[in-house]
Amino acid sequence: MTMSNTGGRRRPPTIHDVAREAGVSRGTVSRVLNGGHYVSPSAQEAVNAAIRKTGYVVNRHARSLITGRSDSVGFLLTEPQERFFEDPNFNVLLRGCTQALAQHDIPLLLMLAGTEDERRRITRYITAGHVDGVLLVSSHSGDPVAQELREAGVPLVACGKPIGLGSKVSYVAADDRDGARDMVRHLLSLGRRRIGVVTGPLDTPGGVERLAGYREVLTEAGVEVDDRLIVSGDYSRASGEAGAERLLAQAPDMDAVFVASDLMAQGVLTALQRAGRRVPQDVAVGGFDDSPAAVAASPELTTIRQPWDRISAEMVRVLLAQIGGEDPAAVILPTELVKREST
Amino acid sequence: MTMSNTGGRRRPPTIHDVAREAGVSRGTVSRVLNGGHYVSPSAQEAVNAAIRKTGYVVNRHARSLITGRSDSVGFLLTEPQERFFEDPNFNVLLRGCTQALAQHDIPLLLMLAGTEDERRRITRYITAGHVDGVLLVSSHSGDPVAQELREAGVPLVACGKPIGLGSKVSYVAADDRDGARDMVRHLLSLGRRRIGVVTGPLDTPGGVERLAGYREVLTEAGVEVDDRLIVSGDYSRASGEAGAERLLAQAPDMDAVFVASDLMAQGVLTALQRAGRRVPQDVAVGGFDDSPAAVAASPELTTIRQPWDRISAEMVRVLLAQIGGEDPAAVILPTELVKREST
DNA sequence: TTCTCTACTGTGAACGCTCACAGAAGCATG
DNA sequence: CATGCTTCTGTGAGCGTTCACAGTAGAGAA
Repeated sequence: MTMSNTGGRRRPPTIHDVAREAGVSRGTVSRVLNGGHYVSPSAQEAVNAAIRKTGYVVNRHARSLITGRSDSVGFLLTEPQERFFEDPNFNVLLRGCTQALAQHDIPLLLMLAGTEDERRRITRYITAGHVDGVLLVSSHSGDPVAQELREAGVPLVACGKPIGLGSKVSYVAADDRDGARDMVRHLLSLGRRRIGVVTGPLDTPGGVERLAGYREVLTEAGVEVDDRLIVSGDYSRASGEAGAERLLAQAPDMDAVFVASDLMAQGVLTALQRAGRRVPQDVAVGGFDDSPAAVAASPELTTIRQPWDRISAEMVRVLLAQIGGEDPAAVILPTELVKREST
Repeated sequence: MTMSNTGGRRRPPTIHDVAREAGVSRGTVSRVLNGGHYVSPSAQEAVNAAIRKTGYVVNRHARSLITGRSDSVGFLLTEPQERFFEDPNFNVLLRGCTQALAQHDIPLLLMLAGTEDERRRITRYITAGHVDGVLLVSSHSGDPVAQELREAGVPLVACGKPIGLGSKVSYVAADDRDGARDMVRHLLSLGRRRIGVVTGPLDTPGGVERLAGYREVLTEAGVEVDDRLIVSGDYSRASGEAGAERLLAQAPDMDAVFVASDLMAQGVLTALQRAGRRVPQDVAVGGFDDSPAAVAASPELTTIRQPWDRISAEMVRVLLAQIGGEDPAAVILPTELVKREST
């Protein structure tokens, strides 16, 4: 019972093979591999040729064993509901991070910690040093995992501002408040004065900040902030529909509504149309996210674009910097108003 | 300039620490870690206690270095267009695989190989043994990567049947043909006889098989297969819309249409409604996938559910079996007809 | 010449683990 | 009592790297 050659896989060349081929020592090959300082041009070239010839690829396990680094990072999703997976933004984020890391030749480990059990297992895995850092994605923000990892000294970057974690943890976020301000200002500029809002969950930064932006702009413009015009949802389509119905009941004179996500805005459109209100003539509707849902809706949604591609790139940049020894940092990125048919 | 304790991260306990704590040797601890054979109950217990006490987690790099396995698998997406990322099924697949692997304590490495460059880099990475196997997801199927990896002896499981790779490569797929048969039979049972079809791309197994199922059932039922009732699309919404228009022009008496994806079916609905046909009264519409698009459509789509959760679970099962030395295998999973409003 | 400095190269010792092997202990068998 | 077998345990070697250190050679300065 030999397992010599299962499937034709043979032992890959080692640094030793390269050294022999190039006529130098292991040390010199290693130096070439790690930046090429203190290596003569001739040796440099001989080693590179030998690497090409042998098809050598460094054994990361051996390297990691001695360096203590793993040269990989985790993408951690701590979400009881797997809602994030249905969120199109999640895809962009995941893809963006993978690509940004690939440029540094760093693999991304996808980690899902839905249950308490998984959370424990993954925390152990991470704190044991199997990844150099963690990109954290969680919507609800009193996340114990973030706290634990931070205390264990694991480099960490969150997507969106984590509430109640102090300033010790890095994060990258879109400027929710400013985006909301843009949208509400836009609605005001259209002459609307009875502007409703369907917020996100108020235990998330997005929920809180977008509502704050709404309030600020109305106050600045001298428009009354009417509690009957404020309801909150949970980012789901159904909650948008329910929210709009409540708004219509509480404030029938509403002439615009700012909805804190495109998905909820779709629900709002449905409710408005059922109530016989025309969009945008009777009620203007503004969404948030610029997700595919925004163009799938009819009429197409005016919305706030979150710079997801830049968010992922920045998350990776900040994380790598932190792994490199820099201090935690917060990055806030600007949003953009995208005008379509619904306003 | 010491780097003793950056961020509070200290050197994790080794197998040696556990051995000392338990009063046994490294070897015994190792045996406990790897199944516990040839270990006395008392030693077993002492070691487990020591592991709990020290918080020991095995250093996978050290283990991998000697075993030659990496105890991780890659999830490889070879897609020039990043279309898959927009596909809701992709999420389910990715999540399912991650979770199924997590049960075996195996991390998933997400790999994107969009460009030729990335493809080369990743092939090198994989063939160097940095993952034990690969879950391959690519829609168009003459994929050179699959061929290369297979030749290098890397365990591999594809999602969907790869065309033209011989029987050497494992795959897991839904029974496209049978699903199509179910749908067409369903349409026949409603009394429809002029049943159109919008196929997927005919260089994909899904495209080919679903059309074959359509043909078979009509032939078996003694209903004429009319070429004017057959058009093909590319799974996009727009192509569904265009397809329906062609069908209406070529066969105005069409009373049903089987569409090879829900997204295309959405387009079909749009075109039908524009043409003044009522769904399902004038024309019944059947989709495929049971994606979120199916319930988002109005009327909600009757469709064929692909068992994505089982597909991912089976992919992982087959891959692990193959890593364990078993031969490649093909798994075909049954689909399910989901009746909604559109038929 | 001799010393020092710089640029480069080779070598042994880890890193933390598994594996093969040697041995010990217990028990039944010859 | 020796022998074999089974169950269990400890030990040394080695996986493929990097790192620290000890050289070597050549150039410039004393």
